[in-house]
Amino acid sequence: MVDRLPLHRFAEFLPLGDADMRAIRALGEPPVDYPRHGVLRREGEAPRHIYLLLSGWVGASVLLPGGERQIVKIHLPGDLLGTSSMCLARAADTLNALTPVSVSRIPLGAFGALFASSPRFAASMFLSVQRERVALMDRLAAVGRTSAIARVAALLLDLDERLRAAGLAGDDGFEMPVTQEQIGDHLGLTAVHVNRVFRQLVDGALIARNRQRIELLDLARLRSVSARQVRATTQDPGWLLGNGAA
Amino acid sequence: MVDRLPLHRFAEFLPLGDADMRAIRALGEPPVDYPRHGVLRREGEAPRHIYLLLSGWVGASVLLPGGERQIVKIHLPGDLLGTSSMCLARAADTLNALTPVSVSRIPLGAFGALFASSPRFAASMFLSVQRERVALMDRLAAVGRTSAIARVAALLLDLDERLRAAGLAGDDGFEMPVTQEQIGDHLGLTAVHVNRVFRQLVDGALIARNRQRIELLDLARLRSVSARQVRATTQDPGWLLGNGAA
DNA sequence: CGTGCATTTGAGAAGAATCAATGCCCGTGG
DNA sequence: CCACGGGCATTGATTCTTCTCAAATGCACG
Repeated sequence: MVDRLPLHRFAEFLPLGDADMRAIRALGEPPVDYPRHGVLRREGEAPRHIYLLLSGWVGASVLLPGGERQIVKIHLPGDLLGTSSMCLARAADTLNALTPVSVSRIPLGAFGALFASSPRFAASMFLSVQRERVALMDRLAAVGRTSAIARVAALLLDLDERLRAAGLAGDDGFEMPVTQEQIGDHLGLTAVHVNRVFRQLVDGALIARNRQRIELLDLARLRSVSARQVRATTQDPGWLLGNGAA
Repeated sequence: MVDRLPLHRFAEFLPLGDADMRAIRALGEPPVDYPRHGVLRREGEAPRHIYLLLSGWVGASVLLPGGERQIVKIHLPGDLLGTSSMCLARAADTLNALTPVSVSRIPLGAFGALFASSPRFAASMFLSVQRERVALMDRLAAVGRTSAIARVAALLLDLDERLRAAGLAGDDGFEMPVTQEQIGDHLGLTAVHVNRVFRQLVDGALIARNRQRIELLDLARLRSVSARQVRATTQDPGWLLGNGAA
């Protein structure tokens, strides 16, 4: 296994011991690379693995019968991909490389073995999935109830925050290696309209744009147009280990 | 504790042994009733419990800064409520009684104790949450990428299916104790437009409506306008217990 | 038999989609 | 070195779905 795996997401809720961390390192297969537009897994396939994203961006998308696409999550390095389909006979989402990516496959059996043997790992994963669910709830609220400009602003803030957490964003903005069509598929808009909204944001001096590089110029105003909630994660999840005030 | 608790959701993925089922029965506090419009828990509060819905319907909603509301889930009897906020310092969603309801509160500590001591229960809950996440993905796709009529059709089909699974729907339709405004908040539409869409569905003989009673007249056509995916859950989640082909 | 919530209907406005061109960047091959 | 082509981005003109505002109706409940 490679060293320097981005494992920050595994311990975001609970610190894990050395044994658990070693087990996590041993979970994944050797890294595999995919080019941009490569497909890690197609929806409809029987899910046999999940994936740890080592580098690059991956979009998880659902296809509708009419051919429309909804990108349900933009994954950044460190994310675990494909976990939602663990409960299904056939995967719900397609995993698309938005950039060249490197991933480590994790067989479901390996994941399950660790889940069954380490309550701490199980609790950690359980909370992570709940966190993903909250993110999805917030996105549903944004798509269902906010304007195009609010959705774009929320996306930019979300990416900025997540890239920072993963140590991938500088102070001078970040690369956003995603086409406007993909942004549209993520936000429930057309590519044309995404373009117009970006123009609005630039004209209003909320952001600056240079090719795919985005700089957030006015965080306060962006936050206010985005209607985005800030969610603080629990500080004391000990109760999930049986320690809590039961 | 009351007998005849609706516990079907606990074992939807994995059969649980007698000991686990007994422990689950012991999880909840004595039932509490709320009137229609009652609030089980408000967003922003520190989450200290989850809730098992014994009877009635509950809406879980997120409030946006502008006052708009998104109902992220319509809960039916047997559902576990408020679990997504387990990972947060302050609850993300408000739990609103859509009808008079009866719920049993479950302290997080009790849940955590069982989660930590029974890998089978933990695995079961983990898969249930993933299933909720998939449902949310599908709804995001519907709200982001389908027309108003498709969303309403999808909602009706979803409710019909879930009520059937809980043994609460007859062949002559079902009661839908929800205002058109609430339906709008669930689907990202206005109440006015929900009304117009219902008219369309009735005029097209897709459904019949009598006060709040809904009858699905033409399932095939409803399915085709709804653009809704059918999701089969995994038949063999044994790998999550460490049994799988690791 | 009011009173209040919910539904229904109409008219007009608005936000976003659609359709259609054009332009730009960049890699490729002559 | 430059012409060519493909994928994206950009912009304009127009259409359409859905929202907004407003008013009337209907139904349940005290």
